[in-house]
Amino acid sequence: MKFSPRSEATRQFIIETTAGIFNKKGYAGTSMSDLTEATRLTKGSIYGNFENKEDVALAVFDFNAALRAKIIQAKLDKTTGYKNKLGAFIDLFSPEEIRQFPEGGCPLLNAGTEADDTHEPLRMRVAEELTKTQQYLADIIRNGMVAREFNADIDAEKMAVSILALIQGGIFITRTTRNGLVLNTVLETARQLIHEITIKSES
Amino acid sequence: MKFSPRSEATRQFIIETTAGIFNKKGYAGTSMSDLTEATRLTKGSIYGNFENKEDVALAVFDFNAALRAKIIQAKLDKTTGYKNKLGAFIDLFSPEEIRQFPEGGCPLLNAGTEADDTHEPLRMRVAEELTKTQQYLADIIRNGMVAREFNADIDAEKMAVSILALIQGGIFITRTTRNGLVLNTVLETARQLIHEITIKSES
DNA sequence: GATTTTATATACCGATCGGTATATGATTGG
DNA sequence: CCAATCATATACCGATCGGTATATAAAATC
Repeated sequence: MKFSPRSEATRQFIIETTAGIFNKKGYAGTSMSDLTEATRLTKGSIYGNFENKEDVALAVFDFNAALRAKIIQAKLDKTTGYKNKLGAFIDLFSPEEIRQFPEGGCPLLNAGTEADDTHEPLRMRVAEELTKTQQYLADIIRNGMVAREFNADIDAEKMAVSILALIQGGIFITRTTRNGLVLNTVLETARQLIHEITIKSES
Repeated sequence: MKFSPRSEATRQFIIETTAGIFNKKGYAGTSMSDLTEATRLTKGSIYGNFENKEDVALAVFDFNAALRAKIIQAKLDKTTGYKNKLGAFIDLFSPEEIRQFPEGGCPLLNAGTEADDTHEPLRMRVAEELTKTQQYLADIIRNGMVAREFNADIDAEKMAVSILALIQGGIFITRTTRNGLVLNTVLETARQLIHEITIKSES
């Protein structure tokens, strides 16, 4: 007996209005009554549009991850030059711009740390998003090497994963210490890392 | 009416045998029956030694955090030279050495990401541990500057928090992607960061 | 060895958990 | 306007949640 949601619109409504809850309280920490309360719907309605709690959580993660990806994509698409693209990526996590992202902090960090020992399907989705971001950054770096913006002898993968780790670690420390300066500092280090691999323009 | 544990030994036993559970499943994801099952004790016994579930969780975090701090302290104490100390710190998170740490990954990362929006007392304890580690690294760097191992014009705090962020981010990505290479790569970047601020020895 | 003290086990509490069967109301097609 | 369809609300399920009062056993004291 295959499940099919009653109303795609309601399903979407539930996802959007509970996205922040799951991201803040986590999968185990979020109850069905949290969802009925936030949506002002009843359990009957929610279970008419989702198989179970896990189904909601996975859909919500996909929503949060897609939102995050869209924000990144949108900004980098309108930025020209590969060094500029990396810089624009880093700036996205500055105090001013980070507000665009889903409330509760990076959904990858939140879902990943909870799921890594408790929920394999969710863990795999987070892993995919992390790998995609890493590849995305590595491609920019490789393109920058071809365009003679970056030194040809650097390891694009290493650079990409280091920038990603710096930022994720910075978000984590900033959020749990409530010290916004940390993120600024870490982003500066990331910029410096990029600066070191750029070829000085012969003007 | 103040609470006092029946048996300090049993209390310690409960903490030690449930330390891995809380670190893996989180506070919300761990139930009292998880604890009775793991310890083979009954609820009566556990509630005779702890006020409530929160009390157990906080004690367990303190235990995990102290264990982590002890491992770091022990290794760095027997390492001479400030550049060597930073190198030794980084090596602690290599695949071979990271096994010493509590199972389930870094307790600071796990507890911090869960608590930052859900549990203020726990969040504050994690924040303290993070800040202490940061200060600890910054002190090493400052001492290294005095000892002419590191350039005098660098920002010790910035360096310290960047190394910490790199490692925490690396642990996160490694654990959720299950890709051990990531951590190696990130540690290499951290070593490179340190190398860049060291004064070339005039031999 | 009896008694008191200390610590663990048993049995149970109301509340909430995730989930479901069914009733009710809204919408649409004839 | 009626009937069928679609979607939400109501009412309820057994299981488990965190927590407690009390009985039982073990250890220490006299």
